[in-house]
Parts: sequence; structure tokens; C-alpha cells
Amino acid sequence: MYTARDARQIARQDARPYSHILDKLRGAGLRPTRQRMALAKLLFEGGDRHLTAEMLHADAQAANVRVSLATVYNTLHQFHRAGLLREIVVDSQRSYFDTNMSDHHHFYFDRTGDLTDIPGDQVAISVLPPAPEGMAVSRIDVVVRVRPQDD
Amino acid sequence: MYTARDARQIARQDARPYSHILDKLRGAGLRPTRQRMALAKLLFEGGDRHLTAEMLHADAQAANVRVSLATVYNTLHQFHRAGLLREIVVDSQRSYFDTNMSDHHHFYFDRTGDLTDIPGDQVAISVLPPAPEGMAVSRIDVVVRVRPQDD
DNA sequence: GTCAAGTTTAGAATAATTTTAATTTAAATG
DNA sequence: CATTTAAATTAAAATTATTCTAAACTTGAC
Repeated sequence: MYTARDARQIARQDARPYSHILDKLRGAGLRPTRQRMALAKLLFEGGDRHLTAEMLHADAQAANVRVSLATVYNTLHQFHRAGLLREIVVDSQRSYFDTNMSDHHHFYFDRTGDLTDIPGDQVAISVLPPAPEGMAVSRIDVVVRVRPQDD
Repeated sequence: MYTARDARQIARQDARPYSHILDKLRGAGLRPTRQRMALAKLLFEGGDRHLTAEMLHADAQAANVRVSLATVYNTLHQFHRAGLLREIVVDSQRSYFDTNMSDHHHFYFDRTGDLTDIPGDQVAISVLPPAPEGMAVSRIDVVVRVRPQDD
């Protein structure tokens, strides 16, 4: 399936190749190095994604981008600090990064470890305690854990 | 500070030493071994706690209970499987276990990594999407991340 | 008591991540 | 453009949390 909207998006990207990625890095005060550009392209041109360092590293290899695992880790953390990525904690032992920065939550499939987005407007919290003295709420994470019905 | 309620509780424990702990293990189909009894006492007689394997191991040492770290890990997982503990995922890299099994949520202090309970009745979710096809919701975790106001 | 099954343990192994120290690259400056 | 410098990249070693292994104990049933 391929819509007119897709065509417009592809055309736009062809017209000014990678300039949006470049702007993203510049805006975050990060030097647009070869590796960062390549990783940013992989991360941000594929729609919303949830991935680990290993996964991004594999993606890079597959795309013939030679980049060390250490750099993938560095880059993910820098992007996170710069506000380009969100870190999702659902699995101790593995860090997931989310390219979807909009307000949203997650389904977590206990069995498989998969993760899918729940748009922000599909969750509403109507009662919440005040933040502890001197503290401000920086974010509310809702994780809806699901598993096969027959279990 | 030491209240009449504390006195009653201590008296009750003295009266039937560890029988509630014993029952807990028996009820879960776990043999009441020396190590499991000791760890269960540390876990369940100190009110609601959030702890890692390392923390419980240190507690045990401090209480002069000689138990290996491997056993602490085994025991935490067995208790978890048996429904005596809840696992909380807030920090990739470290697994926390929660002795509070009642319906509740958490404040997470980003800066320090601390964790405190939010009683279940202080959070209400009024809108929620249906679970994905063929899946059932097993739990909803709400983590309210907070940090110092001036940040 | 004896025995089988379940537990515990020290220590080795693993997996994810971080650190180190040397090398390379990007950008600022002359 | 050549030079310099600060930042980024890297391979490899180190670290951390956790799991595995295989041998040595316990526990509960008979």
C-alpha cells in the first residue's frame, strides 16, 4: 500500500536530502558526524520505533554503515539527553529507546517482550496524587501489560 | 517511637514465632528451608519495601544470615512466581522487587533512583484502549517520574 | 535411618553496558 | 587552504547485574 501522502513525503526528502536530519543534530548542539548522521537517518526516517542499542547496531550493519557498538550506545544516550529520543523502561536488563516523542503510552507483551504505542489521547488519568514536597512531575508512564487471553 | 500497636504486633509474633511466614511458604508450595525462611522474614516483616537482590543480600549479611547471592536471586524469582512479590521495572539495569502486593503505583525519583508507593485509590485511569486482539490486560503500571522543582 | 528430589553454593559464564586510551575527524583559526 | 584543537570514534578491556553449572547439602517421605 502506497498513498499520495507517502509520495509527498518521499518527494520532500528527495528534494532536500537529509537537511531535516542535519537540522535536528545542529539544533541539539551535536556535530553532524558521519556516524551520527547515519544513525539519525536510521532512527528517524522509519516512523515510530522502539529499539535497543544492539538492534540499531544490526540495522546499521544491514545498511552498510560501519559504526561501532560503543558509538551506538554513545549516540543513543546523546540523542536521549538532547531530547530526540525517549527511553522506555519495561525490561530490566535491556534499554529501549523510542523515536516517538509525542505524548503516548505503551502496551507491553509480557510473553514476547514486544512493545507497541498507545496514542496519548487513548489514556486519561483522572485522579493523581500531588507530587512529593519540592518535586515536580516530569513524566507519567503508563505501561499496560498484556498476555494471551488463555493463560 | 513505640506504640501500643507495635507492642501487640511484637507480642503476636512472639506468640507464634514465624508461623505466618511458614504458612506463606507452604501456601506457595515452597519448602521452608533455613535460607528461604530467613529471607522471607527480612522481606515481609519490615513493612512495604522495594529492593534489589544486592540490597536483600546485604540485609541478610547484616542480620547474620549466611546466604549466597545466587540463592537470593533464586528466592526472589521463586517468590515472584509464587505471587508473594511484585517486580517493578523503573531502572533498566537493576531489578526491584516490591513486597507490597496490593493495587498501587509508584513515584520514581529520577535523580536518586528512589521509589515510593502511591496507594491504588490515589490513581484513577478513566480512559484506556481495548487490549490488542486475543490479549488480556494482566496489569497496568503507572510510574510518576518526579524531580526537584528547580531543574 | 535411607533415599530421591529439591536446595544451596562457589565459582565460572554470559549479556548489556561503560570505560580507556589511542586514533581520527570536524570545525575554528590563521 | 593548512594548522590546530577539541570532540568523536574505536577496539579492546573492564564492569555490573544476573544466570548457569555441577558438586555438596537438606528436606520430607517411607
